[in-house]
Order: sequence, then structure tokens, then C-alpha cells
Amino acid sequence: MTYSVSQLLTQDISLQPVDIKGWVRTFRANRFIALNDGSTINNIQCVVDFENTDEALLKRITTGAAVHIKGELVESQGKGQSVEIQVTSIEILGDSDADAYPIQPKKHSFEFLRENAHLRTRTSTFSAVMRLRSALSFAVHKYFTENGFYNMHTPIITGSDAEGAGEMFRVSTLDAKQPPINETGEVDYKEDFFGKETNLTVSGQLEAETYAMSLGKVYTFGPTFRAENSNTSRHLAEFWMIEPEVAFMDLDGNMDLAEDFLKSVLAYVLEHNREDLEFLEKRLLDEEKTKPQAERSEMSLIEKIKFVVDNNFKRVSYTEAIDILRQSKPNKKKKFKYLIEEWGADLQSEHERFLVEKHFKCPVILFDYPANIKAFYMRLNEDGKTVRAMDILFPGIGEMVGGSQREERLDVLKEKMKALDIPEEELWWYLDLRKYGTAVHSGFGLGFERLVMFATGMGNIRDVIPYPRTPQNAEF
RNA sequence: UCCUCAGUAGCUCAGUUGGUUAGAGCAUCUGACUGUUAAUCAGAGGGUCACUGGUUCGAGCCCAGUCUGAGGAGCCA
Repeated sequence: MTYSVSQLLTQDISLQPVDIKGWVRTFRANRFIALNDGSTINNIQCVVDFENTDEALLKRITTGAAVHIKGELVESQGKGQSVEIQVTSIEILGDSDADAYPIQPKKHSFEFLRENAHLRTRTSTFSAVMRLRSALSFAVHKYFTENGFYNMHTPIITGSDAEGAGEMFRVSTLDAKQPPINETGEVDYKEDFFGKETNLTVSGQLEAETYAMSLGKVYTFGPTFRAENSNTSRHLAEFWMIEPEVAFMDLDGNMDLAEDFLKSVLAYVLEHNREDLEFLEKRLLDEEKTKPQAERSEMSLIEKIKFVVDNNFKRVSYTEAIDILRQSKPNKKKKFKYLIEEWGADLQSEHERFLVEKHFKCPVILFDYPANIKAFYMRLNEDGKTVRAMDILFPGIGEMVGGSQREERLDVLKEKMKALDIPEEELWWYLDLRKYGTAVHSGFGLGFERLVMFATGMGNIRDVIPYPRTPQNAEF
């Protein structure tokens, strides 16, 4: 009977002998194989009877080799594990040249492992991160399904360039060297595959709104593309975004939904991915030891996640936030690079970080932002100068969620588009939603990788997605 | 895109004011040992000092440019 390492370590296996396949992590003292098959963070120790095993075979048990082991599960004589396999037969399924194999049984830098992204999930850290990513993805679908939402697949290729969420990647089958030219001397996209200019989506929100206005509660969870030349540890050119959209829901409901959603998916991994979280927590603690006392974080990884699950997010209007910042020490002592002087200023990372990490010390929902620093589709408040927008800020991550109540009034929306030079022809179908049976509705966008960063404690977004796409890098 | 820092063995790094043959730990290979937990002990091999050009009697070290990576900013999710 074939078992996974996870089964062997967690279940009472009465069926003997056992039979297992996996990859060698380390081979110590010509006798002890630490075997891993991806089913758990833990390895199972396989004890080889080296005195009665062919020496040529022993030489082939190297780090990274795929092996098929048969034997008996017994209580371990050593201290590091409770059970181990007494090997009766070992077959090398795939050799791994120890001299050439990049993943050594030692600590590697994340930069090096990024260059070996096809092999990095053979390390404990990355296998834990990717198991957590998978669990979070499942938890997202579980949450929405259990709460009456329909999953909707919004298009990856989009014909509208008015989504207004950033620079786009062009999708074209035209000859890049000799594109057809029209009478005005520009590239003639009428001859392109779709007969018009098309791009990769920067957001599924507008399409999701159309479905919310018939199915009621919908969400998309798919790849999203931004051609911004941003080189930070929090941005990717290709990332996965979760975007729920709900009819008849106002901004308060939107905030409730986002907070409940985040708590739910984080609670899911606390319950189901304990061992991976404990491993990552220990890794972070070791890393912290090398830092000066002042820079160490007050809470461990699991404590941080629990804190978010158990405590209410602090809800603060933009106007209140500006007051707090204006009265703050760093503002008075001119420690901020950008000092807060008057209402209307856009909040910089340093301000958000102050609010979340110094002032409130918990996730913060900021709402009712000035209209002129936010997108065209956000619902204008009765004061005429703020919109029903909200951002959820997380310690160490920054903006986790950005959402709003959408402008449902046709005349107000048209006026806003006109002011921002967005042509109505581009979004005729979006305006139709306001013409026929318009209603209050709201939604938000959540960058999935940022959620994975928070849940794993990883500091660089390139380390929580299998093959990161960033400026100047599309390897693999 | 801007600012700062970095690039030396397979990996992580040291390398003094510019001065002989470029150093360590780990990994690898060879041998010893064998209930180990990043096994241990002894020995060996392994270098286009990112690239291009310059200064100099002499450059890993100084200068210029380019490439790559990291951190931060902007933009955002």
C-alpha cells in the first residue's frame, strides 16, 4: 500500500509493509534518509541497512534524488522523530547529480532560490508558502460559495482601455516590425485580430458589476496584469486579484464583507495549515534574532494572524485620519517626508504606515476619501467632495483591499466621465447598468499575493507566487 | 521611473592605504567512522574578482559607462 509522508506521520498505520515515493532531502551517516514528498512540511526518516546494501546503490542516494522505498514503519530509536521506516528495499527512480544540483541541504538566500524557482519548492520554506497559497485560494472560494456568491470568470483580454487602474499590456497579432498603417499614419488596429486595440485586463470590476446587477452577489478570482514599471517588494506585473461585487450593498456593508472575508480565510489556515505556519513562524524568529532589538516585531506570525481574526478593524474616515496625522509627533517634528498640512492631501506610504503600525496597531479601514484622488466610478457623497471609497491597510503590507460603493446615478456618472475625458462610447455597456434598473452596489479588490504575504510572513511578493513576473523578468 | 546599496569559488561571505601565487565556512570528490538530526574527522579539487573601457610600473580595490540584484520612493492590489 502506498502512503504519503503526511499519512505515515499522522495516522495510525496498521497495514504493513509500507511503500512510499519521494525525494531525498538529506542522507546522513550512510544510513538515514530524510524523505519528503510535498504532502507535509515534515520529512520521514528512512533507515537503510547499509551493511547489507550494495555500495553503488548507496552512492546514488543523493540530495534531490527521487526514490521508491519499501519497509516497515517502526518506533524511532532516535530523538528527532517518533516513527521511522526500516527500509527493506530501495529503488532509485531518478538520480540527482550531487555536484550539479543547486539545492543543497543548507540555508539559501531567497534571491538565489528565485533564480531557481523551478526547484525552490523543494525547500521547506517554499513548500510551506505554496501549500498555504493553495489553502488560501480554496478558502476564498469556500467563503464566497458558502455566503451565496457566484464565481464569475471575467475576460483576460479586454477591449476597453478605460478601466483606469494602470498601464496595460497590449495584445496583438500584428507584425511588430511592419504593422499596417492607416491614413493618419498610426497603427491600424482594424486589421488586428479583434479589429480593435486590445489589452490584458487590469481589473475585472466593471464586468463583475454587470453580473452583480443580475446575479446579485458575484466574485472574480483571476489573473490581473499591470505594465507599471514598479520595482518594489509589493508589486507584480502579473498577479491574482479577488473582486467581489454585490447589488443593494452600500459602503458599510462593503466594509463588513471585506473584514469578515479576511478573518474567515485567515481563520481557515490557522485551523488547517498549522504545521506550515509553525515552520514559517520559527523561520521568522530565527531571522529576527539577527536584527537589533528595536526592529523586532512584537508578535509572532501566528499571534499576528490570530490578532487580525479576533479583533475588529479600526474604521476611520479620511477626514479623521488627516486630523490624527496633523496632530502626530512625526508631523509636528517634521519627520515625515511629506508633511500633512491640509485636507485633500493624498496619503503616502509613510502616513499609512504611521496610522497602522504606530497609532492604531491593528488593521485600519480608511473611508470617505476626497473625490479628486479616487476613481471615476466611486459614489459621490452628499457633501459633494468625498466619495464612498475604502482602503484596508495591514501592518507590514500596506494596502490590502481597495473598494467602494459604485456611482449608481446615470447623470452623476456621465458628468464625472466627461470631467476625466473618458469617452462614453467606450463604456456604453457600463452606463446601461445605470439606465436599466440601477441600484446601489459595492465591491472591492484584494491582491491575493498580499494576503499570502501576510499569512506567511514573507517579505517579498516575488516569493509568494510560483513564477513572478516583474520588469525585466519573465523567466520560466 | 527616481534615490541608496551591492555583484569575489556551486552557495554564504572576508579581502587592510592599489603591491608577490586570491581566502574562510558550507557544498562536492576521496578516505575513515557509523543511531544520525545542518552528523563528525582527515585530505583534495574548484576563480574570466558581473561586463566594457580608462588611470597606473602595478587594479578584486581608483574612475566612467553598461548589465543584474536588493532596499526604499512613486503608482497601486
